[in-house]
Amino acid sequence: MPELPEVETIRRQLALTLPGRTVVDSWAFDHPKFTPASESVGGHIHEVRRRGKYLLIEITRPDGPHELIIHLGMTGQLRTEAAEPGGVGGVGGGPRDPYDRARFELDDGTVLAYRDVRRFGRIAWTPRGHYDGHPTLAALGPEPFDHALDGAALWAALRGSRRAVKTQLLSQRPVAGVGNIYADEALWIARIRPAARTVTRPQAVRLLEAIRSVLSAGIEHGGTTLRDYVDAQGRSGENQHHLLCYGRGGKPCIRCGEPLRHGVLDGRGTTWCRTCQR
DNA sequence: CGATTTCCCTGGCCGC
DNA sequence: TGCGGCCAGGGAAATC
Repeated sequence: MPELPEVETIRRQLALTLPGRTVVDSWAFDHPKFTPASESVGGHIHEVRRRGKYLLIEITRPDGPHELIIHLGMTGQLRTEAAEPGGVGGVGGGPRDPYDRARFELDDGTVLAYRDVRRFGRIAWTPRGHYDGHPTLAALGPEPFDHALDGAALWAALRGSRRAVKTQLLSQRPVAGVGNIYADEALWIARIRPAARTVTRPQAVRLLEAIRSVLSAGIEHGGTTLRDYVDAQGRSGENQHHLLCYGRGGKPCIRCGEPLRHGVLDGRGTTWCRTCQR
């Protein structure tokens, strides 16, 4: 599932090619989650940004500056396809892959293809910075690498709720961009029980360090590919080979040797060590 | 308002 | 080989 490291990997790649281009044509799967893609036609691309797991492509149209908001959900892929030598062009005809949900043709002939088998992702079009219709994005917590965020700030944010600490992380409110994989990894490294409803200040400090550590590693390794994730060039990530906890239920904890537990917490599969996460 | 529940989706996997 | 049943799970909407 694409989380911050996966989205950031794609963002960095798209930031090299999209700025300066104009969207000349588009096609979108006939569903409200994807049809806003067509609004971008005629727009000029300025910048490719990211907030949490949301990709924000700044596009100016004659009626003003906008953002094309793209969330990859569970199985979303965003890939650039080189211009075809013959100049076939024209994405208006429809998808090239049965699971394409949107396609954007740019003025240099390249095509940006959005593929999402399970349709958990979504595409939105909004005036720049206007997130009223997007509750999670509007209430998104600070970027994990924001210098203004420190252990004390995370502690304060977590103290505002009595929900399980992992559930709070997945809500995107204490900090943006952490999903199921990196949440399990960070909590294991910080030695915090995912179901804990309160954390101490030292624990919050450790947790933020752990979050930054696992997200950095994820970016360095080009993201985690368990099944669907590929980058903008269609390549798999390598971070799945560096996971210490997620997906290792029943296998010995690397720290203490006890078998890792696997269960369901607030509806999400969760792996943790009952011995060294307290 | 915050917490909780439901729903959206379909490929892959398991057991028979 | 075929098939029913179940699982994965981020986020939005509905409900409490």
